[in-house]
Amino acid sequence: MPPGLKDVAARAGVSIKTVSNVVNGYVHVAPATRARVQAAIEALGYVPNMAARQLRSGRSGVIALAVPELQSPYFAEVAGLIVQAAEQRSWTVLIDQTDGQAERERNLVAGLRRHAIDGLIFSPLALAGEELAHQSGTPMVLLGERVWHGPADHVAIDNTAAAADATRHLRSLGRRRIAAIGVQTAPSAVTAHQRLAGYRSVLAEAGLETLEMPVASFHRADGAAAMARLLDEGEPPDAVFCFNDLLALGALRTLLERGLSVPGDVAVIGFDDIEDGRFSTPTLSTISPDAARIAQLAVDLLAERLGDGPAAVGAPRELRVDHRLVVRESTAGAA
Amino acid sequence: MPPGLKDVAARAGVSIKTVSNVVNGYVHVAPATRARVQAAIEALGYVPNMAARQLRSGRSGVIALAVPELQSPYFAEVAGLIVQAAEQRSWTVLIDQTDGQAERERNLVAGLRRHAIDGLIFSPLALAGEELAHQSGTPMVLLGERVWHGPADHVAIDNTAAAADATRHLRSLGRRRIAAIGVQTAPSAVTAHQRLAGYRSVLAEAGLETLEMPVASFHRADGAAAMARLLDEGEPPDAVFCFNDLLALGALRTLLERGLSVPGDVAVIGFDDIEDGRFSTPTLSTISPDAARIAQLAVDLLAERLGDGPAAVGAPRELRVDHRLVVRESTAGAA
DNA sequence: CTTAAGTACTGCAACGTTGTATAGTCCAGT
DNA sequence: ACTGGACTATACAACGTTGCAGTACTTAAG
Repeated sequence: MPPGLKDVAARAGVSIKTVSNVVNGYVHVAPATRARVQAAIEALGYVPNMAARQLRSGRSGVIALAVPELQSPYFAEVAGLIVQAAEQRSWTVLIDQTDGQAERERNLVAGLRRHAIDGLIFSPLALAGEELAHQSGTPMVLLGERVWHGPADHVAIDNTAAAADATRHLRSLGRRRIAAIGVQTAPSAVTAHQRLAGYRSVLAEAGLETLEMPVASFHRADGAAAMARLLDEGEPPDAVFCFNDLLALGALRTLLERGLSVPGDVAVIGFDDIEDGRFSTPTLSTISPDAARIAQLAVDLLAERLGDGPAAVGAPRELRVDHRLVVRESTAGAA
Repeated sequence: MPPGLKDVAARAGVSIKTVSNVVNGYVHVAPATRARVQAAIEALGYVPNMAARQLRSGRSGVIALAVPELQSPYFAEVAGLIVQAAEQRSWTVLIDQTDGQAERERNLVAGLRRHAIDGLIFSPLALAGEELAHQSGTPMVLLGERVWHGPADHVAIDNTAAAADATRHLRSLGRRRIAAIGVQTAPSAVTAHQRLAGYRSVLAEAGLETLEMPVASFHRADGAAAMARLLDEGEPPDAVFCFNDLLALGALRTLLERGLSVPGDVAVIGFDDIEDGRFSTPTLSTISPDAARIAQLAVDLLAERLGDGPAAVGAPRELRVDHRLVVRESTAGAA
């Protein structure tokens, strides 16, 4: 029903291939012919059929972005930025939600969509290490974790150093009983492990006890529940490092609900710098990863792999992105 | 490079079509043959080429969801729910961010992606009324607004009634100086107009003055700025109805920053019931649209249009989805 | 005047898949 | 033994596009 090259060709009185040439900007087309073809295209409202193009070229112009969940503001932000970065290359982004399910993540790495996408930007949650190595031929860029030196490109901040920065900041306020909310034992929870390592290193250095609260996932409710446990069991902390901002906002809620003052009684710092934390009361201190740069680098890396240049086949690259400590009200006061 | 039916056929010693039949679950294939083909498929890691399928069938199995921005929690939530609903029909969802730019929205409605997608679920921001009528042949379901009785299906809550509910709730607390934050004058800002109408109707009924604050967009910063203006100019309100939760959270921030008590001095209610509002301090009263149902209905409606049934060609349908008032701390106390 | 190079355009094949048409085999019911 | 039907499998064409090869004409160079 929609017009194809054939219809345009008939209307303009030229061959199909000439229309194709016009559409693709081939140089050797007489201006008069070009104009006639253009007119026919406009008149019929011709739009190239991507399926046919892809069938011929093997390229779809679509890349997939796989994230655990869009509801999480950090991933929503990264997704938005990646869509923008991909747009510059006129790529379309297909967003896959894994919900952190290992099965889904495995499918993606195994190339479930191999024919539909040219490349994959993947923020793994349930998979780690060697499981990410089962490559499918589709270029893949990993996001967020430093992975065992695997076969894939990889963009991340230095989680451990950033966590250490956050913890050190709490120390610098004179706090001595510093808790961590966000511990996870699953071997695939690389983010949690790395941030925990940073936290531990600073406390060890200062000769302080650690106070580690596990969570099932990284949502507000988990942070609120963990904080409640922390307050119910034994001596309360005077500072909390939450492994992401959602946990921190949950913890904040519990603290305020119980009439504690933040940062007066307890200082709170998060991780990710989501917008919520800039408008909460108190506003939330946090580690701010350079999300725009992460998105840009991920797309650039994929572009290199997809290009015809020499970089298309080089060894996997690991790119480090900067982070910075953002001090806001939740840690601004004295003890 | 990846194997096709041809390769599987060669390995299994059958015709291409037989492999196709096995893949598509055609009944009349001998068990032995089927097994042999299956084995070959496993061995080669065959995956159907979607481009070729689409080229044959005209169907891509992909629907597009166009929203203003993923960063907004409400849209992120709806997007997540639509992805889930689409999954039940094994559809893939392509998410388009319009950033509220009219040009992009026009392109979508005009069928920019016509060959890549089977249908479109569209939450318009810059376009309204007749501009949405330029249909492209791709089935479209509109989200969120009651649109001029256009040619497209449409799922929405009753914005005006919901806004009236919110305003009436503030009235029921005995508040008399009730402001509205979120007014927009652009003719395409249908949401803002409808919510304003609901607000006005209740105040008119009660014989109270309206106090209307315009905003550029519906983000936290806009809410914070509008609230600041409200407090700086003349007599402050004792209640505020914000046209979405982000505005409300911004307003909340400004109020608390200035030492006002919520709801003591000023009661605040929002709209959308995003998760943030359940963990803010105070927690945020709001209008909760049944987002899961919106998502489900939108996908179902699209499925009907795409199916072969009689509903595929009927007149456009307008579906109303329920909403409810959720009272939380930000309006819970007495004046 | 011939040759070579460049320009303008066309035809054919192929990408991987599936619908239609077809052909052979086997069995049950006449 | 003969017909009709169900079962199993195959060949061919077509979806819309583009790479490649090729034709015909024009111009510049030798």
